[in-house]
Amino acid sequence: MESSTQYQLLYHRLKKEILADVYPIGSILPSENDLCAAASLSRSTVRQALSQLETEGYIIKQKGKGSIVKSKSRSLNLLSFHGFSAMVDKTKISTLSVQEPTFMPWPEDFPFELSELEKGAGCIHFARVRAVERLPVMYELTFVPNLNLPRFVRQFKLNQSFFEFLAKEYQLEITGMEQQIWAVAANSTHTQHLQVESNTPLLKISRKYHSNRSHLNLYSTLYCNTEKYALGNTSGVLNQSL
Amino acid sequence: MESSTQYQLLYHRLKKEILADVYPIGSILPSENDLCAAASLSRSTVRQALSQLETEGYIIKQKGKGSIVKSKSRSLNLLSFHGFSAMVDKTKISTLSVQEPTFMPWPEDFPFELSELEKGAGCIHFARVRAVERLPVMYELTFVPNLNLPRFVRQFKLNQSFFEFLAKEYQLEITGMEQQIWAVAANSTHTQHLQVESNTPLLKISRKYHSNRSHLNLYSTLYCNTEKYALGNTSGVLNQSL
DNA sequence: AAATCCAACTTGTACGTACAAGTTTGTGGT
DNA sequence: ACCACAAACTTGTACGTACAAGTTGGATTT
Repeated sequence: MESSTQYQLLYHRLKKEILADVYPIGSILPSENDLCAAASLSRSTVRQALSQLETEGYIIKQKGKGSIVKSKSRSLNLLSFHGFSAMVDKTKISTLSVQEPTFMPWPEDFPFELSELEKGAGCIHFARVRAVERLPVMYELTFVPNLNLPRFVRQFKLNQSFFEFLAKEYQLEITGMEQQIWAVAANSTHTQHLQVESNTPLLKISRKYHSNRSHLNLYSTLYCNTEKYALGNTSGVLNQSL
Repeated sequence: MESSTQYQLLYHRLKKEILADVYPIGSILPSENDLCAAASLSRSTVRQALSQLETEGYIIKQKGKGSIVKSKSRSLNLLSFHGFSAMVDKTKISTLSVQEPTFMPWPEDFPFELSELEKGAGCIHFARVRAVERLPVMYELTFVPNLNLPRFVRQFKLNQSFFEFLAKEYQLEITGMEQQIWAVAANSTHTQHLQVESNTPLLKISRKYHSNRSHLNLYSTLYCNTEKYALGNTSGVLNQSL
């Protein structure tokens, strides 16, 4: 929002329009020359904006064809659930509420160090369980500092995408992440939510998300049952098309 | 090496020189104007090469200062071991040989699908255990298709970096990766190599590395004891300097 | 000796031109 | 109806100019 340069203004405008489905996933952006004419910019400037959208994973450029919308959010190579052969069908994923959003003090044994600002603000907490074909696979606890996020507790519904809600409601975008991963044995809380036997090996992931609003970080801890579905991701340049 | 365009030639040359310590980590590359003059190129073309080096994590550009060498290999946000507070001191990591490099057929229960080319070539296998302060934390099994990698079995030493060896010996660079992650219970093999009790929860990671040589992929499976040290990584844009 | 300031660097932004190379589409001939 | 080819797109590469903005270091001043 503080962007003053021409290519950043265009970059933000296009990103906003991709998010608002003006250009849905799979569609083609106006050609570089069209964008030049519409915004009265040189082609280099337009290409600079498109280049940023490309490196952040929003579009793919194809010579002779155009700029194809690829994703509605920056691809950060996050771990996500995969079946062993094919990706899990999104329609088969359901969400169960464990803890509706509520104000609370920060937990004592928090896995990341908090700034004074975050400590003072207190946190909003919610927890949910994700299931694939009725099988609980992930127990997720999320902690958000209570910093200028009005109406969050009332408006956020657990069955929607957390990141898309933040983007739409607060223009908050995740710009980076750090995480730590362990293998742990299931305790009584996990056996309850994930329907596994005690001491079942679980994947534990603690994440700190960085956002475009400085000093505002989001935190979450995941417990995953990987007996049936593994967590997977890809990173780097993929060989696209032929 | 098939790069024909001017900016790609410069990109490859600079990358090679960074790898060869002509420009060590922390040093500053020649200024854009110097590179222009030396290679008889326009500044746009030079900037295109530097831009690619920057997005791949080799350099960081700083306005008014120059292009600072940051890393000797593409940053792929791989998971690596961290202590809970600070990163583990590299001098405290030791490598134990479990299986010296040897030719063998591909395992029956291989976690990734292999191409006919890879199947026919057979594989080179080696295994090692990484220890932090004498404590074994990772048991790593690596499988490489026996495709035009002369002298690998004889020359590769288990206590050196696999990727740096491939880059130096074969100009092979890792361009991407896909991985799957599970939490599993330790079996007898793991208890032996990682010195843990049976059924201890372990992190299991199966990776397929993509390289700049098409159709040549590398495979490895890791078993990690996360009782003392977690696996961690960061991704996305980090707030650098001030 | 210390502080100030300015000149000489550096990269960043923005404009322009020209042509190469890949894709799509439609025209025209068979 | 089909095929071949060309025209009209698209993005990619490469050159050039000009000025803005951040950094550094030396000359000048205090």
